[in-house]
Amino acid sequence: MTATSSTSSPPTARRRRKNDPESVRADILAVATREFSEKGLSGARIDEIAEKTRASKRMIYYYFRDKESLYLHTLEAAYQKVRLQETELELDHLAPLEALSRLVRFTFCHHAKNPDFIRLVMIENIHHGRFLAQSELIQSLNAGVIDALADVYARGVESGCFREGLDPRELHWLISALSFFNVSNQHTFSRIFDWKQAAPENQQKLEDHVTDMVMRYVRTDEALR
Amino acid sequence: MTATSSTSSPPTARRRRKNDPESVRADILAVATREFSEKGLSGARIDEIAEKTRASKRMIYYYFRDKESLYLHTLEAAYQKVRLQETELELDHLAPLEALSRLVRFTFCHHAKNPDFIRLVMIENIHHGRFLAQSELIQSLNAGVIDALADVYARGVESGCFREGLDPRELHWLISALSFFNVSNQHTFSRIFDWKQAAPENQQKLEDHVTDMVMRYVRTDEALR
DNA sequence: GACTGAACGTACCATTTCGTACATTGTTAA
DNA sequence: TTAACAATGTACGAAATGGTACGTTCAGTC
Repeated sequence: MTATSSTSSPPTARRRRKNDPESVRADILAVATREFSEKGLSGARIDEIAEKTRASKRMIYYYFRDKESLYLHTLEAAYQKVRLQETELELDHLAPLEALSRLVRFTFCHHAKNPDFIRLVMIENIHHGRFLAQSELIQSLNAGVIDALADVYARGVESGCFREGLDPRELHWLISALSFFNVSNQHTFSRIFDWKQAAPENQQKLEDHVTDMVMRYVRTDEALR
Repeated sequence: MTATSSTSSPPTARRRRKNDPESVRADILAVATREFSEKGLSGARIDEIAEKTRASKRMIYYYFRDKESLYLHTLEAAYQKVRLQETELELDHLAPLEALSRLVRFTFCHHAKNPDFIRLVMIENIHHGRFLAQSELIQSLNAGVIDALADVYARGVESGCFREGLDPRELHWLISALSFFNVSNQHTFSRIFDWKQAAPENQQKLEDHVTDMVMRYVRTDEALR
């Protein structure tokens, strides 16, 4: 999350000391992430977070002022972590069809591997995005996502394999929807339709469906081969 | 929600009476639906539900035992209401292409018009579908949805306008994903990408995208006209 | 070595919140 | 009419919960 890793690792630069505030802060944030993503803002308990932390309740208020502020920091940290992972993806050297297909698969898998993040976003939506609205940080983080997709799409249109007239933002919406739902509604969907959605073979099926669906939507008929 | 309508309407059959338990029950359920869908299971307050009801807190416990049981009844009532609305849709007399397109548009609009239901499902997923699992009622309600889609799909395959090999359940998953996300993530998506997703013209765009996307995915190339 | 501010522990307080005890009124069947 | 039971109002209890007062220890500075 921050500079020093999770446990009481040796302080980066200066001489060692017993107090390790950065590590304490990071530890609180890690525990808070688990608790909030599991139980929501109102469901999570400060006392329980305190218990699961190496620190005490006093420290939570010392570093994060109050419960809502802690929640906001949790949300910001989650977005930061996720957007950081997304920069790993390098699409520039790939042909448009390959690049888009890869982008979709990456998004799908990425969401699947980060249920905590998805749940925090769900919870934030339950709160009408009220906390996200307070964060300039998160707003600024997300421009890049659309840019990468816009670039791939523009290249595809130019080379004739993607059809014209699509808005990258709306395209991103479609990809997000399919990838997000896979995590967000896994429990109800599995239970209602008696279908082990989380099973690897079904996850693979869904990933293929989603990718295929997006590709069919974007590419021209000529590109159908 | 139940037989008698919301306010103190005349009791259906027998002679009139001052006590109107069915109406009280329905009123509590209606208020609870608003409160739970707005604030979640842990966020909703029994005292607040009681205040907003014509009845008192005592009545809530009289009819619904405890908070979790009230929540479960709320969830069940929501599913019942929604599945009831869905039966309005009559697809049998339509050609497969028309029927599927109509089904998708209906699902999209239906979700958009029932945000309370969507939010309850989100909340239930936050709880890992733990309450839904307790309800035999909800399980039984949902078979029909897949059946209707399976029928349309089978007719489409037979008439050559739909390609073979798709699973109706997975198809339903894709349609649900796109329709659900439109409501569930409206707040965060709008805020992050500075896009008024709820605006009528954008809702229309998304409905068209979603419908078009599903149709392109299902139909054969020959059906492209 | 004394001083200062940051980092931290313990105990506690005020409210909130779920749930219930108890008393009362309405309704129906005999 | 009245016994019996369903429906409802009022007041309260006990635990949980967010937040704080107050005191102590650590680490760098003069």
